[in-house]
Amino acid sequence: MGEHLLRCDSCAVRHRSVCGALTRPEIERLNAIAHTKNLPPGHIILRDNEKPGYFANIISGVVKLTKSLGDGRQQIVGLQFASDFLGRPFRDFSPYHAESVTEVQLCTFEKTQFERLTKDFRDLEHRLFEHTLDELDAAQEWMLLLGRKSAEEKVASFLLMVARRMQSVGCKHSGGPTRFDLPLARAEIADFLGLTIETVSRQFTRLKVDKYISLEGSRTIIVLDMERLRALSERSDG
Amino acid sequence: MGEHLLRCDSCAVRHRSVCGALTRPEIERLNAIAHTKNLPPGHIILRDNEKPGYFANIISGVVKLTKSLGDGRQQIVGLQFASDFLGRPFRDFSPYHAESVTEVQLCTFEKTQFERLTKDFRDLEHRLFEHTLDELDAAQEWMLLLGRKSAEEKVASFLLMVARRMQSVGCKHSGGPTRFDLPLARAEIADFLGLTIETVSRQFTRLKVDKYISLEGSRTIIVLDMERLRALSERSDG
DNA sequence: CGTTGACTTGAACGATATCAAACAGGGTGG
DNA sequence: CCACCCTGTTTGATATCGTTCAAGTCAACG
Repeated sequence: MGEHLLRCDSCAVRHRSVCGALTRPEIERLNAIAHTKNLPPGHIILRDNEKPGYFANIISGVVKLTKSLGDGRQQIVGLQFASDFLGRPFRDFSPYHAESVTEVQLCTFEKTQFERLTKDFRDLEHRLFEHTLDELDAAQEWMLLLGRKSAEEKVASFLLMVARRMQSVGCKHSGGPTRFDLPLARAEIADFLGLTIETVSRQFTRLKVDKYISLEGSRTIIVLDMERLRALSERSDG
Repeated sequence: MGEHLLRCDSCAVRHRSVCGALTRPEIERLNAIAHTKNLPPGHIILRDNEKPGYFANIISGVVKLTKSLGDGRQQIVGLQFASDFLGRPFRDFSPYHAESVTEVQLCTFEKTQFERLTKDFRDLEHRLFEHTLDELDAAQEWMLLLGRKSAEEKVASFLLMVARRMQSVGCKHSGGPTRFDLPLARAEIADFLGLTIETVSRQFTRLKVDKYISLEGSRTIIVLDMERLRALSERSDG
């Protein structure tokens, strides 16, 4: 049984995603209900307070989760990268709005079919649980940032976080300068850090002037000294 | 089997806590490893980044979860009330500092014994999962507050949250004024809202002057119009 | 009573927001 | 190819909200 090759076998995030827990026969059943989907930037994946139609693994790209107040103020409450799981299992309504910020490739699972599988495969549910714990850790870390860090520390923390998550696999940033592209526009960074666009922009030029980073265009960041940036991200002096 | 009465049978939070999922034989095994513990206010339950010795259900009282920066700035990342579960399952190190803020009664379970039970009782793990999802919802809701709300909205939101969670069972606050005691001191409220003590204090007197609330001493709150306070908690105008 | 700790109030300051304008890059149509 | 616009970004001037620092109040307690 199951000698033939599955799409999953060549999946870039196979072992890092929630699928990593599954045995061969299990992955075959999951494979049977999976559909890949390609989305352009700005595509709405889930609407706040609506019933989601499907769950998904992110194969590539970046998705933002946002919440808003009645008057339009917005806050990004989560950023999801390749191998992250999208959607709240065991919840009927989405607690946030989810939207692609780059081109995104998803591996989707119809909601009720997927939920049946989580019942059958205990490891799958456990893996979802682990993922949720990671999300909770990230959220609480961000609460500390939002509540207690200065604008400069916020931006520094943001750059470190993105640097860490964008390289994910090829993480060889010991010592020398590290280059990467920001997936978010200034307005989105502001919504993530609880700041305004202008403040974010000013902090970038400040970091540039103080030789923490250098910029190519407005999206490409070169971190000149990761360790110095890390120090800045937690203390006003540094 | 299991005809005799267990401590769990008279437990005030029996059905609301993670134990609610368990069958009679299961609850007996859990009962066998449970120990109740009474703590005074200010008792440290878990230290950030240390191995926890036990998990616990909160039977009564309030526990705060905090994270801090190197220089002493602090942020409360979670408030736990009766029936909440304390401790991160499947994690070796505590991601936060946990401390009682009132007198607290806990029902504790030794870590490895409890983890064995979660393996045996699938519903128990599922229930823990559900609890974690609730915590995540709360955390993301709070991110919106920390990043985007004004001091006034923050304090109003805080009062609503406490009012909701303190009454828990007897929630009959339709219409008339609602009275309750704050479990937190001003300094702790400040750490929860990402503000300073002084700002919190000023907002309380503002709410008092504007007839949203009335105070008895500094800890007892009377919300004069719940609906008006709710409107205030989400919009600057109101 | 005097002391202590938690809370409130006041005045001045500063970080970030707000409002406004200039700038840069990329695409389009002439 | 250039003029134009569109959108995102940067920069500048000013305003505001919340912080900081400093007193002052109040209740509990020895």
